[in-house]
Amino acid sequence: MSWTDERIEQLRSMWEKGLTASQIADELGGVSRNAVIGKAHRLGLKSRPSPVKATEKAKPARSAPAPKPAAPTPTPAPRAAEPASARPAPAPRAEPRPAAAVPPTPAPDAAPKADGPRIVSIGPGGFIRQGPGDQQAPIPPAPPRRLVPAKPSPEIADKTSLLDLNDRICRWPMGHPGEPDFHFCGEAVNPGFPYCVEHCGRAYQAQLPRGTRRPPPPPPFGGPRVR
DNA sequence: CCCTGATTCGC
DNA sequence: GCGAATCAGG
Repeated sequence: MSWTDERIEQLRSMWEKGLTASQIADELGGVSRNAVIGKAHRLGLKSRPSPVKATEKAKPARSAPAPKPAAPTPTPAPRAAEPASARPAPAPRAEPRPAAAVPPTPAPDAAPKADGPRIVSIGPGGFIRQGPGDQQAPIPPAPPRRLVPAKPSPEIADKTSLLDLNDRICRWPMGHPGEPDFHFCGEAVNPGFPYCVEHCGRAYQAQLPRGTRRPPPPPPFGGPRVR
């Protein structure tokens, strides 16, 4: 299995979300934990909780590992040894740890939206499903911006099943096929696309200015999840 | 031993 | 560049 653009992006996303290398390898499929770590290392995104800290045991269905209390370091020393070549914007990231349910520690200026327990799961293609309101898409693709639904369609209330699909509703899969709660987004589609505006943003990442090749058509259903 | 990530080093 | 082997730690 090779590292395609998609897989690399998935790796990045999951890695930054705090998933363990094992989980990432498992989701991507076809790669070992070491491969993931090695690739992550090579990509330059390395070492969050570098040493293995806070081993919150979760063998059966691994959950997000316990967050590491980031040491407050208001005076970051200039990194001389860091190549920093691959990262255009290495802004000081005070990364909020993606704990499953964060005890109420509301930052004063935190975004008011998306306050509850964050849902983080891996979709069929290995993409990250996030709660509404925490869009972390690196590159907002800026699709045709007219007509934004903005209201959750009642469809999702009782799960949009495969049979409910039609040309007008978003086919973005939610959860894993086969799981009891697997369903589809069901939002009104972005006209001309199979997905709603939000999921178009995920499916069609803004692409390179030049005619850089775009080998495979985008997710959601990526490669086989070999497990 | 289980797990974790980091690093090395032959390919 | 890749990743198994190895190392180091919880």
